Amino acid sequence: MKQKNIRIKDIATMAGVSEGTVDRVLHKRGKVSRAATEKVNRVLAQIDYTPNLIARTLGANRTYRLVAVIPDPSLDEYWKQSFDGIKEAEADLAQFGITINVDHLYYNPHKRESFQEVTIKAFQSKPDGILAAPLFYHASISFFRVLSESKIPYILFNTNIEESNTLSFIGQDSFLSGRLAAELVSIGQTNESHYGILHIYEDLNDSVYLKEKEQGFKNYFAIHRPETSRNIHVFNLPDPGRQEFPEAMNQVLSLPHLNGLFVSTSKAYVVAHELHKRNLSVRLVGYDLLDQNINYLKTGYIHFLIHQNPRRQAKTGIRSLANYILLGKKPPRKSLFPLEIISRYNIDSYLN
Amino acid sequence: MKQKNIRIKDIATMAGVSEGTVDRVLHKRGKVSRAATEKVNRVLAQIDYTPNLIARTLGANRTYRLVAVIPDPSLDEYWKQSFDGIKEAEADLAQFGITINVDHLYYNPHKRESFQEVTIKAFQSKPDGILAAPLFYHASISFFRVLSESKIPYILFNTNIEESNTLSFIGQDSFLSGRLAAELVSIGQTNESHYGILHIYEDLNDSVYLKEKEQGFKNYFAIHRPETSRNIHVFNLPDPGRQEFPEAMNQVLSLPHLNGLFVSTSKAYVVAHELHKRNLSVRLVGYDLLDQNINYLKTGYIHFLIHQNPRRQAKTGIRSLANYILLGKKPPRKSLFPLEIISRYNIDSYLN
DNA sequence: ATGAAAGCGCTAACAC
DNA sequence: GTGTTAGCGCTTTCAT
Repeated sequence: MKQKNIRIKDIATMAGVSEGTVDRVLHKRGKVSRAATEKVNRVLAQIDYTPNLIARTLGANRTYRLVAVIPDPSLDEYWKQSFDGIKEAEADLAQFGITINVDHLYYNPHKRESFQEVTIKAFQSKPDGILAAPLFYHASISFFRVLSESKIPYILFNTNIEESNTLSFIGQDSFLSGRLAAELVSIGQTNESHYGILHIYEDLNDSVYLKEKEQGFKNYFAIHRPETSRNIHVFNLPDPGRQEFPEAMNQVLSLPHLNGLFVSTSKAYVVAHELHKRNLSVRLVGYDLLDQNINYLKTGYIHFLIHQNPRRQAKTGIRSLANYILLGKKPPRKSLFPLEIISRYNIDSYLN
Repeated sequence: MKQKNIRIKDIATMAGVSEGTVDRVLHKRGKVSRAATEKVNRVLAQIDYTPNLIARTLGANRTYRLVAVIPDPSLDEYWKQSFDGIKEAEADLAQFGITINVDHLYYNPHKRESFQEVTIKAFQSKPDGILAAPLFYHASISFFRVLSESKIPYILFNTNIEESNTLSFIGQDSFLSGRLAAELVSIGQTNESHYGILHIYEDLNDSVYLKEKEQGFKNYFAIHRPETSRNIHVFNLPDPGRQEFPEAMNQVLSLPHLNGLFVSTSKAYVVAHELHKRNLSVRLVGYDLLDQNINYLKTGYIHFLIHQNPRRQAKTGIRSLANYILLGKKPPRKSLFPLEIISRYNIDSYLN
C-alpha cells in the first residue's frame, strides 16, 4: 500500500552502482564515467526521487551563509518590515544550518555610494547566496554581473532589475500598481478633476519602478478617461526634512481643481500632514502600512494605501534562496504579489 | 569561536550516565532511578540544551498521519481552494514524515448527517492530529469533546467554535467582515438607501458566523448611519438550484430604494446573475474569488469581494498542526486573517 | 533501571 | 572512477 520513499541506496541497487556514485551524479560532482552516469540517470528518469532534506542536512553537517542587502531598517519603517521578514525566515531555517548576515550590510537608501560599498562588502564575504533590494539601478548592474560570474545565486525583491540574471524577482507589478492608484484616486470624481503624481525625495534616474508606476497611472487615464489625461501633473519633491518642502507643496496644492494626489512611495504621510495643516480635502493615495500612514488613514487624510507587504516579500525571498541552495529548486523568475487595497475599513484586520 | 552545540552524548558524559538514560529523562519515558534522574537534571540545569530537531525526526523515523475534515471540494470551488492549500502544505511536510488524509473524509456542506458521519470516521482512524472546517455548530461540539478526551490535537479553520478546546482557530473576524461589507455596500450612497443581507441556502441555526456577519453589518449602520438602520432587510433564500429561487429574488429586488446587497456567503454570483437578467444596477458585495464571482466582478455586476483566502487558511492550519506535533510549538489561539478587498481594479494581481 | 548499539538517509573522506 | 564506510545527533531496541 504505502511504499517507502526511495533512498539513494535503492537507486544504487537499481542502477547497479554504489551509493557514492549515485550521490556524485545527483550533485554533479564529476568523477563519474559516462556509462555510470547514464545508468543512474536512466533510473532517475523512471522514478520520482525526492531527497530527504532532513538526512541531507544532518549528513552534510555544514552551514550555509546567506547575506541580505537592504536599506538600513532604523532609517525607515518600511525597511524595518522587510528586516522583520528576513528574521522570521531565519528562525525557520536555522534548523537547516542556514544563517543570514544582514546587520552590517545596511545601506542608506539615498546614497548611491553607500549602496556600492555594501554590495562590495557583501560580495567579498563570499556568501552562499544573496537577497537584495537594489534601489540603485545603475550601481546594481555591475554588482549582479559580478555575482553571476562568481556563480553566487541571488534573488531580488522590491525592485526588479530586468537586465540582471537573478534567480527570481519578488515584488509587485509597478505598472499595474500605478494603474490601480489612478483608479482609486479618481473613482467617483468628475472628468474636470486635476491630479498630481508626487515623487518624494527620490532620484528618478535610478528608480525605474517609480517611472513604471507613473506610466501605469497615466495609462489608466489615457484609456478610461482620455479627457482627463491632460490634467495629470508630475512633481518631483525634495527631502521632506528640508525647508524647501512646504513651499514646494504650496505649488502642488495651488493647482486649480486638484482632486487627487498619488504619492509614489511610502511617504504619503508627509503629504497628509500638509493637507492637515492647511485643512484641505484632497483624495490621497499612497503606499504601505507605516504607523504614520495608518494614522492618517484612520483620520481620513489618506484614503487608500496599497500594501506592498515588504515583510512577506523578504521572507519569500529568503525562503526561495534557501530552497534553491538546499534543494536545487528553481523559484519562478517572477513572483508578483497581490496589490492589497487598504482603507480605513479593513486596516484593523491587517494590524495583527 | 563558534562553540559546537551540546549533544545528548555530551550530557551523558557530564552526568556520568548513558545516552539512553539522558534520552529517557529528556522525554520522561520513565524507567530511570531517582539517582540517575537527578544527575541528569543537575547537568541540564547548568547548560542550555537545545535538541537537534533534524536529528530527532531522522532518528525517530516515524510518520504522523493528519486528517482534514472539509466539505467536498468537488461540490464547491471555495472548498476546492482549501483543498489545494492542504495539498500544498502536504508537499512541504512530506519530508518530515507527515501524511494527510483528506480524500475519504469529505462531507456535504448542506447535510449535517454527512458531517457527523465523517467526524466519526475521522476520529476512529486515530490520527495524530485533525484539521477541520466545522460548518455545523451543534454537531461539532460533541466531536471536539471526544477529541479533547482522546488527546488528539485539532485545529479549526474557516469557522470557529468558541466552546471547543482547539489548539488554534484560523480564519477571519466575521463581525468585522460584516462591518466592512456594510461600509463597502453603502459608501457614497445616500441615507435613504435600503439594503439587503442575503443568506443563501444556509441553515442559520448552525451557522454562527453568518449571524456574526449580519450583526457586524447592522452594527455599522447603527453607529455610522443610524437613520439608515431601519432600512436593513434580511433574507433567507433557498437553494439557488430550486425553482423558488428566482421568485424569492423577485421579492428582494422589488424593495423600493434598494441600493445595495450583501451576500453573506460566496454565492454572490447567483445574485449577480439575477441582476444581470433583470438588467438592474444594485451595489453588490460578496465573498471569495470563485470563477463566476470574478467574472461578475469584471463585468461590474459585483462591486466588491472580500477575499477569505481559504487556500492560505488551510495551509496555515496544517502547518500549525505539524509544528505542534513535530516541535511542540503551540500556535496562537486565534490567527485572524486580513479582510482583503477585491475590486475590478486589483483582481488581476490576485490571479497568479 | 541501564548501557550498548543498530539504525534513520545522506555526505564526504578514504581506499583501491 | 568507484565502492566502502564512518559519521551527523537522536531514537529505539535489546541485552543485561
